[in-house]
Amino acid sequence: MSSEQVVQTPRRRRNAAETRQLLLHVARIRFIRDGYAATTVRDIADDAGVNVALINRYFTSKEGLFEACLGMAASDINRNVDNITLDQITARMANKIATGTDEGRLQDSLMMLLRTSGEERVNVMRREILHAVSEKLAAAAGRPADEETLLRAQIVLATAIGITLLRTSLRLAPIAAADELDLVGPLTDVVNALLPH
Amino acid sequence: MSSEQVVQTPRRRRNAAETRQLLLHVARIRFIRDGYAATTVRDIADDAGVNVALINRYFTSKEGLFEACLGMAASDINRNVDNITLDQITARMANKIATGTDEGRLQDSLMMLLRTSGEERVNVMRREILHAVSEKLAAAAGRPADEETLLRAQIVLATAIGITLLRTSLRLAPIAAADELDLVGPLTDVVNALLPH
DNA sequence: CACACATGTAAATGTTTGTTTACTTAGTCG
DNA sequence: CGACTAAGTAAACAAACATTTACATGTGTG
Repeated sequence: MSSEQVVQTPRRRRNAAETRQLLLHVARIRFIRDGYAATTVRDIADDAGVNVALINRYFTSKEGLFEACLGMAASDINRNVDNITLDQITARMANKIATGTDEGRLQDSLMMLLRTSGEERVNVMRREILHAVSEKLAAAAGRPADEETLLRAQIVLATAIGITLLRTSLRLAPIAAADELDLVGPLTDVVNALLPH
Repeated sequence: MSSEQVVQTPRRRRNAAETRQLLLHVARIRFIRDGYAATTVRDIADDAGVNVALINRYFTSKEGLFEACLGMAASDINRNVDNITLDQITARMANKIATGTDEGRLQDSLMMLLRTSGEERVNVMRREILHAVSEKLAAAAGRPADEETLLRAQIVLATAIGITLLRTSLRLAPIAAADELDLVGPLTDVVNALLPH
């Protein structure tokens, strides 16, 4: 507290935590866009502007970095479906699918969940995350959490994933260009049809 | 009885067309399951039990083999949505998603469409195929092919893709274990909600 | 200030990759 | 039969890969 510090990104030239976060950030983008196998550690290091060896220093391996990115996606998704109500599902889906607020975009986290490194541990993680999400969607329906309700909740989830995929990865027109207003109508129809009050 | 009968593979010892088809078959499985980058040409050659060089002989390159697989998927999908009627969509979706008749499984062709080699030409192909499919679904709705109808048809397509993804790639319970009968109800609700008569 | 350690880098490691080359073998036909 | 060609193989190729090693340097602390 003796000397004044810049509060926002003091841009210290050497900062482990900051570099770690930077690697996470750029790796996430690559993994989402290109997948695990098609992304090289040199791609990531170059994007971050740091040396390749730092990936192994901070994340042990490429695989470790990938799992860290998956963890980020998991918390992001959980934050968005936690304590959600049935009425909020449609609006939040349309909003989060359509609008990207730069950081922590829910659609990106959904796409991250579709990526795999091939490691079975990663596949188990992905299944657990998605299962938790579908249970929360089923709970929002306010009905007994039987298999039928869970199945219908997972079809809602499948729709969200499918739309996000057609939009971000395939860029299929016209759904890729649809905005929040265009989506909220059809999505309301789907959710009401699958999880009626 | 010392007569040994090797009825197993009546495959002629040397047959270019047959070997080409075999490579296509095993490559398709690998590309769908592991993706383009994670699949090596040696994996494919070993699965087929032939030499690696034959891939380049028959398909010019790994990329060429991938595009051939994509072409297979395209015809398979087109065959299944051609001249489809609104009433058939739900039944066919439930049937094709749930039951796998070994060869030419529509769900596998859908998953193939989600794979990319990174080549832009491939991405253009994928977009064209999916756009044709959504136009045929919109036509089945029997309504003027306006943007709104096309958008809703693409959401139907997105649902099919999402369900297939959760089932085959992620193996998420319980949707992964749902049979035709379990799916036809919810799917009817979705299609009726999106493309009403 | 000077030392020590955390932070970062350059270069080399041994595999694995897709592709090409040179060669062998099976099938066909005069 | 005997050779000619199509079909298939083994080995070699350079490039790209993830990871490790040895070294350099910035930064906080005594």
